[in-house]
Amino acid sequence: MKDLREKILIVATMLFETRGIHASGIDTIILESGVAKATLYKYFPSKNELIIVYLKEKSNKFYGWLEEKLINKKRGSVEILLQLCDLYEQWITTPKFSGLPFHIGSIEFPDPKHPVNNYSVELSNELQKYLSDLAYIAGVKDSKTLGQQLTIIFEGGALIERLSPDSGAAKRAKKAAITLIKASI
Amino acid sequence: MKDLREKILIVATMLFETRGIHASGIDTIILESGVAKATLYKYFPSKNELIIVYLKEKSNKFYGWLEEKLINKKRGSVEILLQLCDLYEQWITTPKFSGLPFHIGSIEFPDPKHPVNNYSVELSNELQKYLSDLAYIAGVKDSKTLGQQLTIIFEGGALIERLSPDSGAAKRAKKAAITLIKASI
DNA sequence: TAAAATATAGACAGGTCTGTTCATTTTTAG
DNA sequence: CTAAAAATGAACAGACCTGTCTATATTTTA
Repeated sequence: MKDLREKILIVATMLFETRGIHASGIDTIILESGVAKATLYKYFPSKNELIIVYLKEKSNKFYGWLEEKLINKKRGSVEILLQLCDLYEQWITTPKFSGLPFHIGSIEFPDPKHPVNNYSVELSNELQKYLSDLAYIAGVKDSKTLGQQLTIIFEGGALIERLSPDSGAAKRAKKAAITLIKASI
Repeated sequence: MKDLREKILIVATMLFETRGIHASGIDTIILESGVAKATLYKYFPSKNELIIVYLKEKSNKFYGWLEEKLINKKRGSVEILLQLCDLYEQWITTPKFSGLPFHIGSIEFPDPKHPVNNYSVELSNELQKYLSDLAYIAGVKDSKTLGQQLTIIFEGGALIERLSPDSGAAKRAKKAAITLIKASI
């Protein structure tokens, strides 16, 4: 049953985000998802694999949501970047938002040789590239710089919004992003 | 000997930052620092205490360094904020820089009831207050907003600079901060 | 309905984890 | 030099870790 794989992943995601990755043991994951240990190891050959699939899944969900919401006719103008800021704020102020997964991955596995670290860095670079490309298409001159600056603000804002919600971090991050966008054209 | 306490703290700091906190066991810390387990538990009644002292120490070092470098006669004008941006870039591009400690604390201990999480959030809030106060004294109108925005950029920049050094994150974070400062006056 | 695939509980291995205890040795101080 | 304080090594408790393996039970497929 493919439902079991899905259920394991959902439970693991929840545990990773509420307790941390190292603090979520395999025994806890199978207990909470009501699945036998051999079943988990059938679908995910190791915990590292499970973590990486978790990171991948969350990333896919994010880009899927974003691509669906971004209005295509706005692409090519700076308006797409302003809409992006709106969507960013929406994403990180959703009550269920619990930080950027690849932050967890890169901090819990700081060893640059560890696969989870590698993949986390990859995801952060992917975000920078995504934002830079969007800026390039929007006609921004130094699109690489703006892309990375937006990444910095988005990641920093996500961090602080999670650390102290109701402090207005999301809204101010968005405002800062808009200021930078306008300064870049 | 008070040296032992110091040595334990130095080794713990190194291990926490290269391997992570959960991944650095007490046995490893005492082995690397050549100290008996009872000695560690004499100076630090629990691992949580050791972690919190580590966070506190790093924070003190940062503010100490900053206060020493900031030129007092510039306080009261916006110039102090520009100098701050320079120092920020210096701080996070030092080769031994390995991320903001309270990021590790808040992500490895996501439970909002855990003392390490509490203290990490406290340190992030302290940074926001410090930057807001600096902006207020500099005469910025909405100093609270600018303070939090600088915090967002500094934390996000630190994160990405650590994740992908040589990507120019520190320099671009600094440039973004300057843009925001100039837009706020 | 029978054969094949899938899932189960549970034991097991070999570690690691935090924290305590204790007898012994080393260091410090008067 | 001696008495008190500090540090040591090592064992111990009880729990948790990832991953493997078995024998049994359930489900799917033909």
